[in-house]
Amino acid sequence: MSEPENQLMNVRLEKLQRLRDAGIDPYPHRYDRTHTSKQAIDLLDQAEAEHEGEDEARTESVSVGGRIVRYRGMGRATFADIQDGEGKVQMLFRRNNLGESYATLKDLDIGDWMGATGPVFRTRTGEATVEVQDWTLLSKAVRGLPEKWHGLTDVEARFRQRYLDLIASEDSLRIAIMRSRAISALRRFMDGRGFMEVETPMLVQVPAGGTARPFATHHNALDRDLYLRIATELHLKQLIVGGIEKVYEIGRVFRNEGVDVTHNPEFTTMESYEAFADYTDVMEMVEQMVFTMAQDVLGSATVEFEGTMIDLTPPWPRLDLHEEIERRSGIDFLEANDIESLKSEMAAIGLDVGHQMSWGGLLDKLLSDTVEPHLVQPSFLVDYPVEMSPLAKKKRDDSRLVERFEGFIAGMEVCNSFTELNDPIDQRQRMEQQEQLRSRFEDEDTDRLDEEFLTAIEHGMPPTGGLGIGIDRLMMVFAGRRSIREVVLFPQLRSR
RNA sequence: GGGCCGGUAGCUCAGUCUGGUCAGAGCAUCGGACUUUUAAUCCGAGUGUCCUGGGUUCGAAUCCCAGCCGGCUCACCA
Repeated sequence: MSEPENQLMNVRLEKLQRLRDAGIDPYPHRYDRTHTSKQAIDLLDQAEAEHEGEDEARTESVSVGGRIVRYRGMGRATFADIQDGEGKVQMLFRRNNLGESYATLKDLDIGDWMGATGPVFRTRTGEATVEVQDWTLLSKAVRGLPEKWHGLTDVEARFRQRYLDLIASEDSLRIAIMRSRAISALRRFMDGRGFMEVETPMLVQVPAGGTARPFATHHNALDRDLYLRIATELHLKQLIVGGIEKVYEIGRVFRNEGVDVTHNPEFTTMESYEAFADYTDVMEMVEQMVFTMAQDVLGSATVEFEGTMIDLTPPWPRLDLHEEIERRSGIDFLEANDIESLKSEMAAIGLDVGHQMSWGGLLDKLLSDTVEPHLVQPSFLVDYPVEMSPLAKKKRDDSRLVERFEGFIAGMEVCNSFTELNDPIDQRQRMEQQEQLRSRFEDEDTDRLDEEFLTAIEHGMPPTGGLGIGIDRLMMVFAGRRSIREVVLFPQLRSR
């Protein structure tokens, strides 16, 4: 620790000792709070409404508690603002009211937690204020808070020491609360539709159900390599096989890939599977889900994202993937149906196709570069080529395509859904193709063959509509933030 | 991994181009004044591995080289 930092802490440690010497417990076990800051202020509003016209309305005595975030000593009177989970409220300490204990205030600092008791009144500048008759130290802080005006701007510190960010930035706290409420709303929505929430393993033997590089670990007692799951998909479908007809999981998945503004190595998804449904049913569910969540959490179906108003009201347009790609790039992927022709057509419009890639990999890049950025208002891209979608069921009338859609908002993919492939013979072939692709394109991720999953669906899986929705990205939309780190409390920082 | 930008007091930053009163400001801290302030105000004080290590120079926060850390961005990655 640097010398001045040490000095600042020593000053506080000395105050701590003085308080102890004066018989004050700086870390009491509990406090009887009667009102939050907001409740105290509301109480005054109410008192004023009841005694309209009278001067100096005063409430009954309340006890509030919180952290000192501002401190204005004025001789024989002192103002302090305390902040609790619902906001801030001002305290007025007067020597006339406090006697001996007024002098002890000098050993308090910004950052300390305190409780205060007294009536609420309004100062002449109009601020609801607790006129303190009695106060209690609740916790002495021995380190100081960030600068009061600019707050904490160092990005790394904001995320590594999120608690400081939450103290200093109302916006950060607001986003954290919003996320929690959104997930509650999501749960209510799913439960309301008769879905059952489950938990499936995070440690898996085969990291399947998506295309991603997994985190590897090792179980000592079993002497076995295990992976952190990259998706919840295959276990949830096994529950569909088991007869749980509507099932979902909200949970963390892990991908050992790049860290950037829209990617965190661990992120939260909600996957759901519904027997007897197909992807058109899921589309309807997704737009209702997002709309309902927005209404619940934001009180509105409209959010502002970087200056653009985004309207989440259903229905969202269904855009045919094949048509959209052709419209944006001029490329017809059903014609350019081999690697060389697709690659040359992409190169012709200036896309970088230098890396060795499969046909599906190329098409994915084409989609990301030419179509996705245009999908600012919520929309669904519908019907993907079979090569990109090893877990989706082929279209009824075109075996080159599968019944799959992805939902986009603000140019970001937020969900992915299929009519699930339940033909075990077809599924085995598709997984085998994925394994072949991986050996052929070493740089490229593919899905993996999971024998336990294949065994499960060989026992009979009903027609099923499945969904995976990226909660973090949806929260970015709700929060109007372009960085995933703004909506994850403790994001992974750039890898070393 | 590439490119660009950055790292100076606990926090927010100026100073670097043009080397030498450049170790600075505000907040915070400490002492003092003040009984309705709210970025309180006023008077006074202390505070540094100028990211690290080399180099150039009489002299480096400043210039050069290497490294570390961070941000943005491109690539990669659904």
